[in-house]
Amino acid sequence: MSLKHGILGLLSYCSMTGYDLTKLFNESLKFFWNAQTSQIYRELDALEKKKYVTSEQIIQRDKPNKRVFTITDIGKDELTRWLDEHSINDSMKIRDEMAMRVFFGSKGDLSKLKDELLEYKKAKEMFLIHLEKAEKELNEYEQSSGKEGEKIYWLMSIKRGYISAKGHIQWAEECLELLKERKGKN
Amino acid sequence: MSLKHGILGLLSYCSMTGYDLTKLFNESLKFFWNAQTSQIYRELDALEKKKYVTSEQIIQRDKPNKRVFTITDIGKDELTRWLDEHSINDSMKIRDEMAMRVFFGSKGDLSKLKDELLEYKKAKEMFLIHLEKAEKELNEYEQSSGKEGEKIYWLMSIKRGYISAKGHIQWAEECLELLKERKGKN
DNA sequence: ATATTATATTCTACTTGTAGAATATAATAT
DNA sequence: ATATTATATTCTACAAGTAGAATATAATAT
Repeated sequence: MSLKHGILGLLSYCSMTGYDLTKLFNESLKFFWNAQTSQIYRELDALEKKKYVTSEQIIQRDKPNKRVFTITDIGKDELTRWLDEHSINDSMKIRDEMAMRVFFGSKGDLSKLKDELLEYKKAKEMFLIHLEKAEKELNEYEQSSGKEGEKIYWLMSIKRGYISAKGHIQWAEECLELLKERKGKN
Repeated sequence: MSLKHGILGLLSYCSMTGYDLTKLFNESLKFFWNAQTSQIYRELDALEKKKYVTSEQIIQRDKPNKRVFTITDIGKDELTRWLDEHSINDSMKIRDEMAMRVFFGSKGDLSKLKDELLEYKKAKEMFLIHLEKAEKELNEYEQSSGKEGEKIYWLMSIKRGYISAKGHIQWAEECLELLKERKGKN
């Protein structure tokens, strides 16, 4: 649904190879979007077919050759269109596997569920730490590059990450509290 | 990833038709999972091929005929296996379109973004109201049916819905506050 | 020499989700 | 009579995600 626009968005900052795009993706969008390397390259091919990007092969002597992708005007229009003509319904679509898992908690093993909740909480705490690091790097990057205009938006998405993760941590704690008394199965 | 297990879970409560399953889905799992009717029927066919469910045709005179689906022992095993042998990585996979949209906010129209955030906030408030209704119905249902053992788990997923939605509302408010001074484009 | 790391892209096979139209039957409401 | 609603399922076509293996080149480290 949105990986396409994520890629267009990153390319709107500057032209780059699939390899660099993947790295940048993993330092930024990865916080709220999942994608395999292969998916990114495949999407780049699809975007090129649609004339949203162009690519240019660069011959290198010291490293393998590479293809540099550049967003076109049509691609920029598509990015803007996606931002401006969006339906709120799409943003409301949720797929929350963890919620489904606890919903059917009675069908599984109680102690395993407790373990999972604890692990989940720890994973979210790790996520928070990564996010804090990203926020610091963002501040440094923002000062050295000409991207001051982006900062407020990047901060908004980081803020969203914080609120979600903290909420999930709180939720896991409350669940563990609820399950504290329970022992054995179901 | 999980619709399959959502269907197995619902069928583990009792056998039913695709039609009733869809209705039940829309009153329960819909709060944290999205699925088209056609997807549910397709998944039911797939589950039958895998012997996770069986189906029996019921001839009706007053209504169209129907197929009643029943979970098998293999299906119950699969549900339990999914619950007990799960990787935390899968639960950490996020796809948060709204976060991506604000991330690239500079590429769109500022006033449209503000409108969207307001609309988003309202939609989440509506979601909260639906969730409260579902919680009340759950309490009534729980007393009339023999499903007291499920209640704690259902509450845990409802609680998760509350925390997420409230977090998102707070986030939207903070974003609107941040954008308050800004006028015009970018 | 050998192994590892970084760079850079491609490939295959499969699963899942999106979106909504189409098809039917029969009861109920106007 | 006619329209609407509830019941019940099927179909098509496409888009996107999952998962990881495979292929290459060249620098650097041991």
